[in-house]
Amino acid sequence: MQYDDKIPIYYQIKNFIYREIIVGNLKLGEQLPAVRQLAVDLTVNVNTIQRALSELIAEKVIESKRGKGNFVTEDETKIDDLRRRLIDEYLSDAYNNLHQLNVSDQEIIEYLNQYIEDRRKKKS
Amino acid sequence: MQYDDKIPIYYQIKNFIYREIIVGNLKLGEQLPAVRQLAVDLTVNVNTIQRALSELIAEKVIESKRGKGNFVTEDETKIDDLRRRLIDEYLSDAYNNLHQLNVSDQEIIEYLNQYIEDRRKKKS
DNA sequence: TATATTGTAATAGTAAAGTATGACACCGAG
DNA sequence: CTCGGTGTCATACTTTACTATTACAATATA
Repeated sequence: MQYDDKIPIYYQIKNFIYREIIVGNLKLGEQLPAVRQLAVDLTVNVNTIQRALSELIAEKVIESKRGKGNFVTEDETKIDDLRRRLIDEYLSDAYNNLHQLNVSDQEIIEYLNQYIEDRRKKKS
Repeated sequence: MQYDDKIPIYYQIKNFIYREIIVGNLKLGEQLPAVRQLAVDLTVNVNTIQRALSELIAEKVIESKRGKGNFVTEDETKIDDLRRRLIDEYLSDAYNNLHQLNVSDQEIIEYLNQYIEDRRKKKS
């Protein structure tokens, strides 16, 4: 995993775990890799993993069981809501950024369609 | 101006100045407010302004004239390219983020249309 | 020429993020 | 009960961003 040096690593890891859950690489109730293992996998310090996890635990997306491990919540609704929230966040970020450049609603849609089409052509 | 505490302030200011130019609040060749004034306006330290400006100067978006002031480049093409680059960046960020949540191309377009429509209704 | 205004630079201090390391607490299996 | 794996916590150190402050350099103008 490569990190954006403009955003705190712990925050990027938090979002990475969100994705893993939403995409299903981590199932509901499933145990996460041990923190020391995650630290190795994600090439950061255990404390940085802990920093990300502590926020996820506070949000009850992850449940921590001392001596056993960290587990994804069983609450499906919570994850569905999370997915919705992230999608909305990404959309509004893009919308706001583009609008601040004086790109109209109409143009935003056009540009996006064009972007996706260009991407298809390049077959990336 | 309010800052996102997840992103360096100097970087947000740099992007703010990009926008001011692209939107036309700062015309080609126009003189920027003095660095000390910018610091007051943007409620940060002069050094932070300088940090943002030094990058813009390195990119030749801003030209610095010691003793006179900082000026927007006269190079219209440069600004057009910049606008294009930012738009593309915002689109690809959104696209990548959404794709990573397993949202398909089709759904991305649908969600965006829905987002914009919802926004219109709320009349915000 | 003197003064105000502009950009530039250096120093020092604070805070947050990240690393390295070691210690402690809990749990389950042998 | 002991041991290995788990999460948790604390301390110390480094780096980056930011602030505060001071000083210096170039320009325009009165």
